[in-house]
Amino acid sequence: MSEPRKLEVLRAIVEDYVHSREPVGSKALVERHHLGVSSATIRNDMAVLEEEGLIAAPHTSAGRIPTDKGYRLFVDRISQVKPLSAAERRAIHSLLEGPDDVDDILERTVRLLSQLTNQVAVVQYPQSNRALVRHVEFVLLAPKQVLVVLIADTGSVGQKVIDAGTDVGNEALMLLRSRFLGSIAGTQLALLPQVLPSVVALCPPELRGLAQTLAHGLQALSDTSREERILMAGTANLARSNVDFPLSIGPVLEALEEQVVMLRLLSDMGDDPRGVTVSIGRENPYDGLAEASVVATGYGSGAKVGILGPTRMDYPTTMAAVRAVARYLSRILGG
Amino acid sequence: MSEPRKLEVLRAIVEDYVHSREPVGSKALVERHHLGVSSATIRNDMAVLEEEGLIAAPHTSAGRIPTDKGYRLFVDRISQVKPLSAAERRAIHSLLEGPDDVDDILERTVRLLSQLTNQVAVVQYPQSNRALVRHVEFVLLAPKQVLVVLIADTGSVGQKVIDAGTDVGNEALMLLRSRFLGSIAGTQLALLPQVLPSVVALCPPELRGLAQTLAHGLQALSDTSREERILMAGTANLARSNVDFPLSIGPVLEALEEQVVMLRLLSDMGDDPRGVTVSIGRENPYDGLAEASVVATGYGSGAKVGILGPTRMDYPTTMAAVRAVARYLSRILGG
DNA sequence: GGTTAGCACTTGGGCATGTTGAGTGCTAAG
DNA sequence: CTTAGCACTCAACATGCCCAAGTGCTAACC
Repeated sequence: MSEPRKLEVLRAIVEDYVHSREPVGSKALVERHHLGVSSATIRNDMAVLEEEGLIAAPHTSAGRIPTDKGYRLFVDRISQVKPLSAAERRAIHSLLEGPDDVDDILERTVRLLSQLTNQVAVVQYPQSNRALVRHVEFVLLAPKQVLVVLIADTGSVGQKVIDAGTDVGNEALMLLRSRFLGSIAGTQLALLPQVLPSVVALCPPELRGLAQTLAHGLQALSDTSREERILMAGTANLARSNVDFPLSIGPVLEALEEQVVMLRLLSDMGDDPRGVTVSIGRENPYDGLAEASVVATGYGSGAKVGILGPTRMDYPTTMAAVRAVARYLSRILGG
Repeated sequence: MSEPRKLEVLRAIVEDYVHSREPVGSKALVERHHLGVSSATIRNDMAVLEEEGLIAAPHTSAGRIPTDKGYRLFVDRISQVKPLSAAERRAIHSLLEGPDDVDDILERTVRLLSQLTNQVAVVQYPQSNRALVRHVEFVLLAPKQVLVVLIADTGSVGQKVIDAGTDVGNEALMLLRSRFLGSIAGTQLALLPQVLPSVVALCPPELRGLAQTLAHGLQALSDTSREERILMAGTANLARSNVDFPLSIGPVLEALEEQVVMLRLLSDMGDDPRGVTVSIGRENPYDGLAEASVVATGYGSGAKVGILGPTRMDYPTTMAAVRAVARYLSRILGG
């Protein structure tokens, strides 16, 4: 049998199945797609495809459905990203308007993406590895409590309440503030651990304890600002798309709630510079997502955007949406 | 028939149904609860209860299940909050430890509450109506972009990037900062709209435009800091508790994702000062929650904590958990 | 009057059985 | 390599049956 036709059959099966949610049989195939051959021929091809583990039959006399491996081949070799519709393009464009606030933009992005794809959309906060310290603020909340604020030039703000252990004077705090500020303004957040100790060392001895505590706070802030957070939207789509198909939604919700899981998932996916990356079904490192696929890509300088949905999803369209959104995001945030 | 026994029967029905998830019949009732009467008598009582709309039969020859109204009566007149187990008490206590960071505490609270109740837990950020301005910071991000940071004495930090429209000098910004700071430090956030205009008016004419823009930003921040946000956890519990009971999970997820909906829901619930408030099934103002109940209460100075779950839930235990968590939360945050 | 036993009646769920139709695999011919 | 034809399989659906659980009612009982 011809190799190209085999792929064509796989493509047809995937497309039909994604569309109808039902196992697709040889006869229906030849009717819907004008392949120039008869159903018997298709049957033979399908037998081969099944042999190769690309499709499977739920039971003896049912149609075939694609396996994870089948989707994989479909995504890698067959599907070409569909162009977006004008309306979709317009929706994305309208993202460009409005305030430049990072939180705002990400929130709208993730909403848009979930509506565009009808899946759960996920976006990782921009990594601030290269972010520079813009400002430091210490605020006395209570005699022993100091609010430490760290502002990066990216506009991201980190805050943390720390317990000084002993009473803190406001003047001392102001003094330390200008010391710290003078020494670390303009420094990369990532370099703080190396810089901070010397700042502490240069402080007057009587303030060194406090300085040490504050330095710890700052460092923790730079850590958590790099420990990326995740924003998501569209979890209700999970319920919708599985209304008559029991993808067990519980484990997926669990995974989504564990930011750590999602972060690992996204960063494990590598960053194919040419386009979006897809992780299908059991390819996912997390068991709860065995029936789910993740479509993601990088934006800006290293963070990820993507969606999560059932393995049975419209990959070409979804991939196009993710890619387009990521591009616009990069543009807006000046990645 | 005796009024007390009627209530007793309702209580028994609710408890059994919550436990077994199955309609409960007269015979099973007399066996499980040692009411001193026969099943025939119970049948008579049940007929009355049904007449009053407190219970209903899914079909002619099935047991009865409580209606929303039945749950309502159960909650209002019958159930007494169960004491928490030692383990639960311990879990809540351990909340007391750890950093005093508001975000941290709320996050752990909401996780704990969702685990305690096996429901979706929701917590509203503390209302900062009475919060005072602690600090103001303007940071120049780009020639025309200013990051406005507003820090309240509660430790909550608001930030916002604003577009100045025209190039901004750093010196001017610093000047304005000290002006603003001097005028509004210690002011209630809620009073900012009244105070800010006079600050702007007192600025040198050439800076007035910028001052106006900054004032707008600050006011927006105080608004959004009062426009309460919501934190939640345990959405996966929705899927779990309905594994064999089709509460349509989709609309509920939608509601949860719309912070506005949840905020209205919580604030509409009023604040019974004696304890927790319960909103059952169709009592909820939002249609998607017609099969769900919300158990919530206030903490600190006016914000709400609570859970959301299927109407068929263990109200006494849940109410106890919510109440206990709210109390500890009040204590920690010094409400 | 409230309570109870007894009984006829309803009905969903389980089960065994039959039927249908979509779909496959194989074989033999083109 | 393709195709027509055919026997075979099996989920899904339907039908009929029975059973158990549960109800409502009536008449007797305390």
